[in-house]
Amino acid sequence: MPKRTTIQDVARAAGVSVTTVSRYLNGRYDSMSEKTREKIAAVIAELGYRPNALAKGLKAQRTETVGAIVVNMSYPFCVGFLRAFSRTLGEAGYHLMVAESEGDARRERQLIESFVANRVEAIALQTSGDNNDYLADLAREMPVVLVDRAFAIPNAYAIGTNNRDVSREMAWQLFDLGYHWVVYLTEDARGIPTRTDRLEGYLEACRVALREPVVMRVRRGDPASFRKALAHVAACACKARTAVYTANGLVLMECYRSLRALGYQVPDQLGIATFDEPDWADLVDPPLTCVRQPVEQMGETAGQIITARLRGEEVASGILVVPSSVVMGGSTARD
Amino acid sequence: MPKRTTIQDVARAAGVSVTTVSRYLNGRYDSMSEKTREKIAAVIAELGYRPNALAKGLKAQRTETVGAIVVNMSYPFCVGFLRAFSRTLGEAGYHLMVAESEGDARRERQLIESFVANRVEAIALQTSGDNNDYLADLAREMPVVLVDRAFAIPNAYAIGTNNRDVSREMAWQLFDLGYHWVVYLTEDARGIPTRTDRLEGYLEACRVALREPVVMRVRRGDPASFRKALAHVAACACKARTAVYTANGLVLMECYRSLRALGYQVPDQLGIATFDEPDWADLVDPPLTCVRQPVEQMGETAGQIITARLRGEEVASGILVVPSSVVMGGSTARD
DNA sequence: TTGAAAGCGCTAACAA
DNA sequence: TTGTTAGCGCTTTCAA
Repeated sequence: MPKRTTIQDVARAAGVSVTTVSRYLNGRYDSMSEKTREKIAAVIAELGYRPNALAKGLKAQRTETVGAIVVNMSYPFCVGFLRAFSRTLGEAGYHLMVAESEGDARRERQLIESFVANRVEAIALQTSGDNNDYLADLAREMPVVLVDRAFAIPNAYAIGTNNRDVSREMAWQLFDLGYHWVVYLTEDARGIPTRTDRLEGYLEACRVALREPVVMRVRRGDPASFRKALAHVAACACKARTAVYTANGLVLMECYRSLRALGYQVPDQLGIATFDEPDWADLVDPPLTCVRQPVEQMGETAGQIITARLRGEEVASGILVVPSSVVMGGSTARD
Repeated sequence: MPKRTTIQDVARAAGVSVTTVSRYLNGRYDSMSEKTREKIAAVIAELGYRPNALAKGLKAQRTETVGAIVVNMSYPFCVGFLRAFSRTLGEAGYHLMVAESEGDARRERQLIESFVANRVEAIALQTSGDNNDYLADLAREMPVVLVDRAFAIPNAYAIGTNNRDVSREMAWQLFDLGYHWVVYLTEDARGIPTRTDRLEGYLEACRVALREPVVMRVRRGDPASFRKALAHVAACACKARTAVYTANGLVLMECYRSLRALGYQVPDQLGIATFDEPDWADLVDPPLTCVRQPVEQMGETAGQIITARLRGEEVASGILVVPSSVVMGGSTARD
């Protein structure tokens, strides 16, 4: 690699001091002769000079970079969030560093540390919940936004949806449509608030509707667990009108493959509903009944909180709930 | 923000020099007393010291960061690429900065410049094709990988698929299955090699099969353009067995919505095929015939080229073609 | 209107 | 085994 052009080189070539070049770079033209300005502009263009943001950041203690950690960039939730977040930050002149934790707390911790080392000015993350102490420390030094995880960390912000309420609402509506059994398919929920909340919402609805809850635990990537769950669904469907309700779009996707092969009449023999709204929700036949999360709004809000804070504004910390809504599709219907 | 702990603070508290602390930080324990090491470790833990990667990067001329610019993070191609790319780089200890160009050449240029200012050590991008001169300059200074765009830029790498060949193959197979008309739906292809290649492949197949090409231009987000295209499809379908072949998964998605409403018998009255393999390809009924791109492999290869180069290895530049394959689904069938 | 010089936090000769 | 010191490229204070 050839040595890069520096501000020194520019100053020398333009016959001025580095101070003057620095002033030029930062747009402080007010006290600078027209001639000097033009000369510097010409030299910069000629030399193809690119300022070193590292040096600038080191000196100015500002990197104009924000870090985001998501579980997995391919999850629709994460993509939607990241896009809105990235756009909002970009408009305010910030760059985004993205990393994936895969839900692993140790990896998450490493990623946060590496972001801190790179002096990101703020962090947004889908945390596992096992780094809350560390995040509490961090939140005193920089804006920390918890996404999709409603942990109460002092000085931090949390943005999530009303998982429990909307999940209760969905289950309730399914019962109301005349489904006697609503079989809830979820991954292991322990320690993951979004999952426990959705599950609890379902259980609450069962309690209120005086129905027996049927919860099947599945593991993504483990077809056997789905087969077992669907066998249970089949048993229910024999006895009475039954609906499957999956805890998120990824569980639904794996479920849906097997489900179709079984040849149920949807929505009459079997209703299908899910948390999350996959982008193929209205492409399958019948279109899916689902819970639509305001993902873009979450990303935008996270970005707004951060840019406001970095502008020096006070923003009250706490947990922000952006409500989801139930979207009724043809995959469920009244008896 | 309170002033951050520096290596100086650590050195002072541990009663050693900054050099020793620096050695400790970089794992050069070989010539360091057990006692010193422990002392430093203790002080670092106590002070919650986090090294400043900016200062390190400034001095060492290495940031261990790589930049990626994609058109849109929500496109399946981009997500798939980014994940594999990010994973490969992460394993080699590099961070990733991600940005979206939305296909705009000016914005792309700005993003590249900002990456350069931040001293990323390499760049991978889906370029618009309008910054090739600039990229050629850049490629002399750092590894530059063109993704999904086969421009021949000296010293740069390009990773793409055999768009034209596999598109010809797809169209050919459709004719072979007994579809008399194969209507090709594409967005405006001008200046975008992937699109022109796919279109040309289709046209070649028509030539060889002695069929009249039917190309309909659509614009995503413009339902009217799709209605018009599908009206043409309907006209063809009246006369003879017809298939729709869309130039990418996003075009298919918009197309599919309207298509279903029209109530064709798929695959008999109408065949459906597409470039790209949406994640819902096997969830709809019948499952889609499509062109599967080796997206993960592209991301991995891009990552490998970059890490190899940054390790100091020579990697011959040029255009790398990772072949796609036609996946036959139930949405097309023999007469 | 311009410049000299100190220093941001770190690394790596070189010296001891 | 450890320390002194000269920068990396930039901003900014103070002086001219």
